Amino acid sequence: MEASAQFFKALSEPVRLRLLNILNHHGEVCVCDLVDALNLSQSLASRHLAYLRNSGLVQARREGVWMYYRLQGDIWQMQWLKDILDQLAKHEQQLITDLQALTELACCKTAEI
Amino acid sequence: MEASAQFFKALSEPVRLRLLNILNHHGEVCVCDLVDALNLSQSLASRHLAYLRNSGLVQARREGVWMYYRLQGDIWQMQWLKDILDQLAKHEQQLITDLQALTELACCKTAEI
DNA sequence: TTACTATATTCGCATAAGCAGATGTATTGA
DNA sequence: TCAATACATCTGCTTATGCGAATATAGTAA
Repeated sequence: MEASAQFFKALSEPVRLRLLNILNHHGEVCVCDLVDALNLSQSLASRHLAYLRNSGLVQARREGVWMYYRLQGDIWQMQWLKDILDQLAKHEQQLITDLQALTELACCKTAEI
Repeated sequence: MEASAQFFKALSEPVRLRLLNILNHHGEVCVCDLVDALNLSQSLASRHLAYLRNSGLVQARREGVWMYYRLQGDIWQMQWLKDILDQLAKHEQQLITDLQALTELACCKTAEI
């Protein structure tokens, strides 16, 4: 019960929804791209990513200097999560804008994997 | 964006998930039944119901002394909510127990509508 | 009016969570 | 070994949220 509640708590913050939305559409994304695309401070992004990690919704992988984040595929709520994010992306202009911003980055590492 | 986050925040608390689960299965339920079925203090139930009201997930109707709560059907996330609650009710023993407890009440008003 | 029941709200307090800014750590390359 | 880059974490502070207990309100009935 607590774990289910924690799952929704992880979704209860606009910045985290935006981060998850990006990861849902782009598989694996490095922190610097998330920071640039969403125009977040590095600290803010890192803290929310840590929260999502601790909540079990994302996993991180280091490659050299960069940390790549992706959705954690092993959780049983994953199908909801994807459905929810897909639906949200239709309703929330911010999420659409974020996705465009990511693809327009001159940066960075995400495209080079 | 804030509204979407608020929707999930409303789902991020075990007691609220339990209340919503009951309402999902029993249409309209009075507060006294919710208190009895979930074994909550009156104050705790009332406060969480107020939270759900303010978040737009439930609506209340007064009938004499009793207040009947039901899911608020007008929100666009309603189908998720029902799907989520249905799925949760398969995974969370607590939710199953709660539903049984409600049907076993000698009380109250819910059955008399 | 008074008393009773059902429900809502307030109070006082503890903990969680949010943020910006500063600092720490790991990796790479010179 | 030193500097630069990419992240992570800590600090200090503010606000939100959770709880039990107490109190307030609304409806009903005598």
